[in-house]
Amino acid sequence: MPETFTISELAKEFDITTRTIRHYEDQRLLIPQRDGQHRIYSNKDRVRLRLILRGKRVGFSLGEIKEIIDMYDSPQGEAKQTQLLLTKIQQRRAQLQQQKKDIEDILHELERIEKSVSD
Amino acid sequence: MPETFTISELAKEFDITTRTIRHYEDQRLLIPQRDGQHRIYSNKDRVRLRLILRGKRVGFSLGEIKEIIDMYDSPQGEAKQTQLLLTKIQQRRAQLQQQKKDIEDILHELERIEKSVSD
DNA sequence: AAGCATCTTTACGTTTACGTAAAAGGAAGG
DNA sequence: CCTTCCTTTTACGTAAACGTAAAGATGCTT
Repeated sequence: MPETFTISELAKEFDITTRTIRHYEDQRLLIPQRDGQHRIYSNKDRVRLRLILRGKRVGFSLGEIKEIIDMYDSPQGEAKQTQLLLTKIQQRRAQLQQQKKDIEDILHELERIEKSVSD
Repeated sequence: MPETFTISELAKEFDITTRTIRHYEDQRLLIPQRDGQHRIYSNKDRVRLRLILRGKRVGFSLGEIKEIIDMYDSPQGEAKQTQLLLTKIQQRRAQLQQQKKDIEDILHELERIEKSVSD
């Protein structure tokens, strides 16, 4: 596994366009190093990209994903910020649990339809 | 529980605008009866609306939601249509299970952050 | 040197899911 | 009758998430 990547390598690996990756950078979700003019992605950037795509699959907006991702790099010292972070985590958790329940409900519905059809 | 509803009653109940409900009708996700000029929603319509909003919460587009909802009212006779329907159900199921896994992964990540913060 | 591949920035275009304003039609109450 | 409220249709506006040229820089290769 190399430890740096070009934009097209990542694009191919995750099956997205380079335009998409640059767009995530425009939105400050990804901030790769530069080799002169060219972008150069670290393995950490690659992990972030994976997180972004995971967030997208569950229906989060890029703004929401940025909020979640930023939790990783949040200040580990100031008490007030910590409280705010914990609150946000709780909100996200509640939302995710609602989504999980929604998904389970839909899965049950699909099961019902499947059974009623194969009769 | 009344058995019919006005558009604003449903809007208030589900905390959405009437514009949103009419938009769902434009996209053929909802087709209420009419009392002359006015829309009149049955309890079945109300259930459909609930399904629509559930689909939205998990990140489906209105088009995708329509596909899923239409599975309910799918032809219960033609064999070929049935096969196609079963295939679609399988695809949706796979997608939903991936989403469920994504959500569980994010929940775990949030847990990790929470612990590392409260140390 | 010329061509090709890959990178860059800039910028207008497109789709989805509504928001928002305009104009008009009942129906109910004072 | 007039106002107010709720409804309707029509239609332009908008934010998000990219798509899609266009035009130029850089390096490799033949």
